[in-house]
Amino acid sequence: MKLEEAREQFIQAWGTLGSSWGINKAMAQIQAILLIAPEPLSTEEIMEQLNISRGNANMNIRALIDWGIVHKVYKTGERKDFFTSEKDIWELARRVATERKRRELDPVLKMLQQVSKVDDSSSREVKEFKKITASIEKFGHKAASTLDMFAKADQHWFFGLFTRKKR
Amino acid sequence: MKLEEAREQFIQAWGTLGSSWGINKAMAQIQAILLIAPEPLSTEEIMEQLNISRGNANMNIRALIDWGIVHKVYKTGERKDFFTSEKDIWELARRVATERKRRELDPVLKMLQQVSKVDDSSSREVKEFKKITASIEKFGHKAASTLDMFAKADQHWFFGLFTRKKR
DNA sequence: CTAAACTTTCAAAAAATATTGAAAGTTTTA
DNA sequence: TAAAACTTTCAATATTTTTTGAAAGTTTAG
Repeated sequence: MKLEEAREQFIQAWGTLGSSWGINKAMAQIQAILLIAPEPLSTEEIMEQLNISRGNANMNIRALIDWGIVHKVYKTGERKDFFTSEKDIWELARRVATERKRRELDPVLKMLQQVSKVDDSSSREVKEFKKITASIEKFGHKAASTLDMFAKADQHWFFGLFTRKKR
Repeated sequence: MKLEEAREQFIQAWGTLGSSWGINKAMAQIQAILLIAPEPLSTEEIMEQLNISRGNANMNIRALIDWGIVHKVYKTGERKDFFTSEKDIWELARRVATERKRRELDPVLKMLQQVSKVDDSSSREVKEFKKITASIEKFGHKAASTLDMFAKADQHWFFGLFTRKKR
C-alpha cells in the first residue's frame, strides 16, 4: 500500500470517528494530519491538504487548541504560525477525557443534584423519577472518579488493572 | 421543585448529553422519558410528551431498540405497542459501550491494521505515519479489551478497581 | 373477508451545522 | 510610520441532519 492511500484512509476514518462522537469532521481531520506530520504544519498546508477554506481551518485549529491537543509552534525565521498535535496517544486520550468530563458529564451531575430536590410525594411518578435519577447520579459519580483516576494515572498501571486476575 | 420542572430539566439535559455524543436529540429524549416512566409508554404518549411526529417517534424508538436499550412490551387487551427502557444504569452503560465499540472502535482498528501494510521506506513521512498509527493501534487494542472487560464485569468489582490502593 | 386500528416508510420541508471568502484586525519588517 | 504578511471574524451560503405527515403496509377483530 502506498503512503498516499494509507494517509487517505487514516484521515477519512479519523474524521468519521470524530463525527460519530459529535466532533466536527474537519476538526478531526486536521488533528489527523497533524498527528502523522513529521513537522509542524502551517495553516496554508492544512488548507491545501484537506481542501478547506482559511476560515474553516482557522476556527477548527483554534478549537483543537482549546481542547489542549494541538499547539502553536513558532519557527525562527518564519512569520506564520505552525501547528503540531500532541503525539502521545495516552496523553491525547487523557486530555479529551478530562475535557469531555468537564463539558458534558459535570453539567449532568449538577442537574441531577438539582432535580433530587423534587417535592416528595407518594405518587408513582415522583417515586420512579427519584429512584432513576438517584441511580444515574450514583453511577455518574463513579464514572467521574474513574475518569479523574484515568486522567492522573500511569498508562501501564491503568490498563494493567484489567488484565490482572480478580482479587 | 415541582415534578414537572424536574422532569423538564432531566429530559433537556439528557437530550443535550446525547447530542454532544453524536446521538439524535429526540432519540435521547425518548429514552429519558421511558427511563422515568413508571409504566411502559405507547407511541402516542411519547409523541405527546415530546411534541414530536409519529414518524420521528417511530424511527427513534426503533433505533433505541436496535441499540438494545429499549424494549417492546405487549399489554394484554391493548392492541398498540408499548415501550420500556432498560432501567439498570450499569446495564445501560454496558450496552451502549459494547455497541459503540462495535460500531466505531472496531472499524478504526481494522483500518489501522490495513494501513500498517504501507510500503516501507526511509522517508520521514512514512516513518512518522507508521510510528503514530502503530501507537494508536496499540492503544486502541488496550481500550477494546478494557471495554470488553467492562461489558462482562460486575459493577462493584469494576469500579472498585479504581478506588483501591495501587499494587 | 373487510374494515378498523395500528405501524412503517420515505419524499419533501425545516432546522441545525459547517463552510466559505472577503473585510477587518493584528503584527512585523524595513 | 507605511505597507506587507499574516490571522481572525462573521454574514451569507452550502451541506447535512432531522422532522414531518400522509400514503402504503400490516395486523387484528368481528
